[in-house]
Amino acid sequence: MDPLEPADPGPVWESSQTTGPGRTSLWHDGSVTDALVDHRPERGRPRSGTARRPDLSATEQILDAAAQLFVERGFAATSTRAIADRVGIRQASLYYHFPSKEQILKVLLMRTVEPSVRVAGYLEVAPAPAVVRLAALISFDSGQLARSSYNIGTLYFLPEIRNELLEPFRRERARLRETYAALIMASVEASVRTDLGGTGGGTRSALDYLVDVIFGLVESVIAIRADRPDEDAPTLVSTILYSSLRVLGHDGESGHGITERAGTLLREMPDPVVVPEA
Amino acid sequence: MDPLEPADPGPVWESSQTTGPGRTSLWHDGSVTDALVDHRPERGRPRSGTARRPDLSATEQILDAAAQLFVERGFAATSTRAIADRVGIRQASLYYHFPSKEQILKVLLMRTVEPSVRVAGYLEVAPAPAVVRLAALISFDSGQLARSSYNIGTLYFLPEIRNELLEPFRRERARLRETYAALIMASVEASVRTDLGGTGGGTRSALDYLVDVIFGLVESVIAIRADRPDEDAPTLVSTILYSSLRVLGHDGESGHGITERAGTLLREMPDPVVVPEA
DNA sequence: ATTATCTATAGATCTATAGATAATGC
DNA sequence: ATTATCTATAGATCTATAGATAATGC
Repeated sequence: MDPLEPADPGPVWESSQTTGPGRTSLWHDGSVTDALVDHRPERGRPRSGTARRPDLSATEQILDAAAQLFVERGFAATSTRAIADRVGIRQASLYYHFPSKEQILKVLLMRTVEPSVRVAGYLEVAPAPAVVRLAALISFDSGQLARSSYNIGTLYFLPEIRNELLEPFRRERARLRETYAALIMASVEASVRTDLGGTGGGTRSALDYLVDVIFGLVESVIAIRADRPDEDAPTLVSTILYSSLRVLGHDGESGHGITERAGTLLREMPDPVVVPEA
Repeated sequence: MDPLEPADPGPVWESSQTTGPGRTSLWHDGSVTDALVDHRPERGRPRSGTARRPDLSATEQILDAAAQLFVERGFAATSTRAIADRVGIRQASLYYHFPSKEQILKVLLMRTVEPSVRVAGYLEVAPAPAVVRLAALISFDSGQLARSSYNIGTLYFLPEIRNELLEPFRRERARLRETYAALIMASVEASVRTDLGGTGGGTRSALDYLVDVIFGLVESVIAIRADRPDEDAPTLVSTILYSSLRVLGHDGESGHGITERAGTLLREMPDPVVVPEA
């Protein structure tokens, strides 16, 4: 509001545009461990407890603690008290930083989906065959999920995402899906298209479901990490990519070439990707 | 307990063996709309409200209402009050049928996973090539998920399944996974095995992750139904099966033959499948 | 003066138990 | 007598607001 206070980026929860100056770069983790820069020497009244993560600003400490707890116990089962305890402040002090528990979840969700949406926007128009761009998207997106701290993608499956307030998040996710759909439709091999053909007289075609299958394959990273925490992100990601390409009919040699080119495309991506009219 | 009371099957929540005489047949829906037989004329004090499902016994009415609510809002966000309201009884009356809210969830989970576990036990030893038995399992399992009322598989993703009390459910689910793992390992085409090879020096091999990928593919039915409720179960199931087979290297013609034989295997399965030493 | 915390608390839950009551069964 | 409900309530939460307070900044 006040133009005399140029350093204040405003409350994190007011805009969905969480990537402000000096924040998340596209190639960064994407986790809430960003914004190390934000921290300044202590102002207001001292805390009763000690901070677990004194390197983070108070707001980021809250987001970090909430992310862990929401993933572990779910949203409804996580009390604001539990979040505050983990941060090292009193329960009521949370409300200086966020207007409600829902808003904390909203910021976490928006931050998590945003990098993929931006890369998807870039890949929609990047100069490469559709299947290469799709491979790049699958690789980036599943990589984000595989490397995120606390397996934060788990939040996508909370029943609470149906909350009215989270409509902007659902919209972002739908945008991402649209990109998947467009790239997939342009990447299906003729033989697969024939196989799936006009199978039944049902309301949706098998080809439509193929989009859901690929999208689901990428998000299966979340469930896999939750089930067996022994991490090997690169192998997991490449298995997901390999499987996705096979489903679409790109086997062995051809699949290998696509993967190579997708890697190059990602490495050559401008950083940060700026999508006009987000 | 009392041998003089042969009609009483005991409380539903005491054994995981929920399929008693006259209950769920393998080919049945598997939904909680079973046990229509259980209902007898009104005994105790009349209810304050009217039953939504007077065809069900009180216990089944509770399970039905809870299933809907747990799926819609999650476990923690569903109060026992909300369940009771939907059933048409007072909140406290639930505790005549179940000792706790957790027990309701437990019964729902056990019932949901049980049919697949039993079919898996049968298919482990059925007289057919591994890949045909795997296709049968994928088809049956994804079919259960695709047709269940209220998309009850959603419960698998509740954060609350880590609850101590639900250990038996997690064990059943692990058993199912074991069967998948064994059949998948015996079904991977040589070319796929080569492609995945000794890729990285990571802690897990790509082949291990392939098991997670197929398992995830089957469970993606749940997320797909949640995202877009326009039902076409047969097409969805056949797309999942087709995709799974492709991932393992069984394309076009060969895949088609496998699917055919899997269908036959399922149709010829004894009903009910009795797995000795469950 | 501004900032970031604190203490205290209102008001609304929520789960589970105790004990009463209104049916049917014998 | 047995069964399946009911009413009433204890005790433990939980979210969010009001207003006080202890720092730093100017």
